[in-house]
Amino acid sequence: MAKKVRSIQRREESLSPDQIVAASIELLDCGGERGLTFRALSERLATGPGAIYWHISSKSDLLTAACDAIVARTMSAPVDGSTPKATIRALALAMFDAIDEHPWVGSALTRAPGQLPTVRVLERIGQQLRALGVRAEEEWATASALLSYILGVGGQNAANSHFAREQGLDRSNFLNEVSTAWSQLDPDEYPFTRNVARQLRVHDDRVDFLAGIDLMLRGIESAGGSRSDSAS
Amino acid sequence: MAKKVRSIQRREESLSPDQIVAASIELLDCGGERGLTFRALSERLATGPGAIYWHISSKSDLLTAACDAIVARTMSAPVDGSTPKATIRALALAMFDAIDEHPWVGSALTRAPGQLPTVRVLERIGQQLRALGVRAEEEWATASALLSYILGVGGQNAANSHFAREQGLDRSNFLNEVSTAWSQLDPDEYPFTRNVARQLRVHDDRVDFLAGIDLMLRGIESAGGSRSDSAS
DNA sequence: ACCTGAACACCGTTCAAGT
DNA sequence: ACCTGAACACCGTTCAAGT
Repeated sequence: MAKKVRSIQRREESLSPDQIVAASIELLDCGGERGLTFRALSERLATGPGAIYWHISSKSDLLTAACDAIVARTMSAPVDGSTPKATIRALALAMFDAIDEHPWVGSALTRAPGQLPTVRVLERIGQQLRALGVRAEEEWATASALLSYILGVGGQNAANSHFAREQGLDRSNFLNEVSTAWSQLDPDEYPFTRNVARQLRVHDDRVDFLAGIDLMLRGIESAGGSRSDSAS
Repeated sequence: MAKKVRSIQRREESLSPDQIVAASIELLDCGGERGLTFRALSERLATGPGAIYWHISSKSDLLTAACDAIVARTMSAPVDGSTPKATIRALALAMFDAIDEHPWVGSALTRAPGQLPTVRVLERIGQQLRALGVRAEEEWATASALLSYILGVGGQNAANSHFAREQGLDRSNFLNEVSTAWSQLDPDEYPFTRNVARQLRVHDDRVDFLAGIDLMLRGIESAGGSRSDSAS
């Protein structure tokens, strides 16, 4: 109160990292990775490009921060936790959906290995692996395999959206084009891919993603390390 | 023969796509993704930047072509094929090693979804899944899961190298830094990651990669679709 | 048919100068 | 402490003009 007068119009609304990240997410959501530009960003924040550098140190840091905002939100949301397996499935699906909604997160995740965003995912999955009874020596390899799969699918999803956007198609049109290209491959060299092209056309990304997770969960179970399949 | 005289010094060494791809690979190998530049490339090929556009249509096409050259070489090399499982392991390891040697391939693969390079991998893996007796309806989802895992690990590897290069460390030094960062995380929020930080320091990427492949192979087996585990 | 190289329309980043 | 905005050192891509 006593200080009200002393702070002479000191603009209370000085730029904050949170504002910058929020504006970046908007730009990324509507323009993809190419949409995030220091000039577009500074225009949206009504400043100059240099101002942003007072708060963040590089574009790649900014991208990681934006990615982390999404991942943090996603990994802290409540999730079906009736069993460790169900929890892992739900966590994986939550990441899948987040990347589906913000495709740029898929590539940003891959580009910040070992950083906060991936650690959030690793941690939550790892805790469930413990609850599943995975042996201590295998914890890292197992968690890391699940994480790599999630990042791999996420990266593919991001790339699909990016490709589709660049050619002005929507995603399912793009997958249709891939499917027809595959069905025209040489039958002697690419029998499997040709055959599977049909399945690609009618498939559901989300279902296939989950099938992969289930595959890995079955593999974990049959490794013989599981002692309890329900935690709490 | 009769035409020898008519072609008056027509420079036989006109630029070929193969030359361009070969030069691109050299640049990528020694400078990473940032090392591939139309100016650097045209200097190395002793022409102007515009000349390259006569043969290729964009930088992203060029990157995919370079990536495909590596993948084609890798997937056509002979491989231990005593059983379908052994073949899948060997194929996966071959990709792992190729990406280890050319880290930029890891990110290039992800950025060209459904294109030739990934199709080569998909095809060879898919053929082995048939030999394993995977049911037709599950062929696509299974092959796609394995592919995503391989791409995921590859992308992480590429990112690790990229990160390490940017900070002037070698890769194992970089992993050490990640490990110490992890061991300093908050014990209440990140118990799993903290604990696993030790394992990260002494781990072997290749071994962990293979553990993930084996996990998925076990999952495929226990799915009940396998009828024969040796093909020829 | 193939190449040249200047020019265009951008980038991320820096930094003196301001308040 | 925080912001401004011009300037720097690059990019990928195009295109008239050459051979």
